[in-house]
Amino acid sequence: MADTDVPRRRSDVTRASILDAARARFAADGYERATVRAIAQDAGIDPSMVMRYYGSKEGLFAAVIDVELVLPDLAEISADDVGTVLVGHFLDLWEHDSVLQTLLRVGVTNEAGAERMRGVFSGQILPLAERFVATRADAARRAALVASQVLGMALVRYVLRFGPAAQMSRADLVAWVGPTVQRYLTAPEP
Amino acid sequence: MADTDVPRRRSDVTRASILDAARARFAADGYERATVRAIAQDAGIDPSMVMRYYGSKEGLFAAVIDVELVLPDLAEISADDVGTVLVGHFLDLWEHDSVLQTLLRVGVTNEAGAERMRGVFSGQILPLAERFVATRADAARRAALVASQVLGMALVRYVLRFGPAAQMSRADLVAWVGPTVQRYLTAPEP
DNA sequence: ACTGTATGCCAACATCCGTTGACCTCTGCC
DNA sequence: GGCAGAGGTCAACGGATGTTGGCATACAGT
Repeated sequence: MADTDVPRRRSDVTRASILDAARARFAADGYERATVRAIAQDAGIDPSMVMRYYGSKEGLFAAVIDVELVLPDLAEISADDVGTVLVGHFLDLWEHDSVLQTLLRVGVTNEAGAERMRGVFSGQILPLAERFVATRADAARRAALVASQVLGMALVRYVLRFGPAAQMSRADLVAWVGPTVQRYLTAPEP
Repeated sequence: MADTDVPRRRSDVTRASILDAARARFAADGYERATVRAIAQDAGIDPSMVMRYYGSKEGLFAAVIDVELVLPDLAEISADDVGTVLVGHFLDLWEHDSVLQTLLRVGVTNEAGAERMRGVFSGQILPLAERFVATRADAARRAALVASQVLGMALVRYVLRFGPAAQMSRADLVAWVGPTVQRYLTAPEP
């Protein structure tokens, strides 16, 4: 087997360190307050390098949010505990990958971020809901409800940092929120 | 009855128009992108007036979020339908008052906004939860869960504008989300 | 070894931001 | 009628931001 034959540029490590710094800054500060200069300083290079490699601040942001964001092996979840499994997976994802945090922080004031968030919704949660209900319209509603609960949880726990929400144990969270998601996906329409 | 005896300054209408414009801008754009200059232009006055009357951009923002935000007559809700009533009231509040939209858009990247949001949580949702459960710690958890669902709904419906979430009817929303809030407030601990 | 090119830094630009102070104008009071 | 003060405009400042072009250096291919 040959190694990947993408051109190994000498600047790859620089590009990567810029991207890493940008990920962290966008996730922590949102789009406006994450400045190109601060990102460059974090990456240990000159701001002009950001422009050379990513064209503009917008281009850099596009590169940051252009990652595969896939919930693991949804196909094999049994219909009986899809709620708790999904909540657990989502907590993992949130705590180990900054891209969701970035999208939430940015999507609230930036249309590109919101659009990407809608893409994640359509690509991940919607197909899941369609496996449990008959009509497409019903699935869309249920997926929206799941998204509302799951993103709301992330909002109060990780972004707004409401004390009680941040302190709840993972087990408590799964036990409380899991059944909600379960109901949104599998209960008959009210 | 005497009229209110607050000093009737000649500048009151200007002050009010600044505040109105600021409300709209902060709600639509968040803190960073809502510029003093744009607010002043909307209000039809010079940017320096904003500084004269509110001291600074931060002071203006503080004035915008310094409003009584009270969920109506919570004391008289029967324990059986607190969920649906609460969701209904919240939908009203969100659609007729921009301050919640402002707090959500700003609180995600601005600490003062987040702090105010936590204040609303502590002042409104927490006391409600304490009427339904015995211990303070349990009430805090349940209030956090309610906040997560209610703010999450607002997030996907009004801010991120997920299609299905934005198109759901008010009745559907209450029928789906009401029972969730009801369970968070009144169900036994899992 | 030479040379073209990629990599990186530096200095600067244009623009926007919040904020300030000088100046004018209108109003209400003695 | 004159005057003090409030209401309002204007131009400018200092700083930060995204972005650009020029220049030095280190590498890779011949």
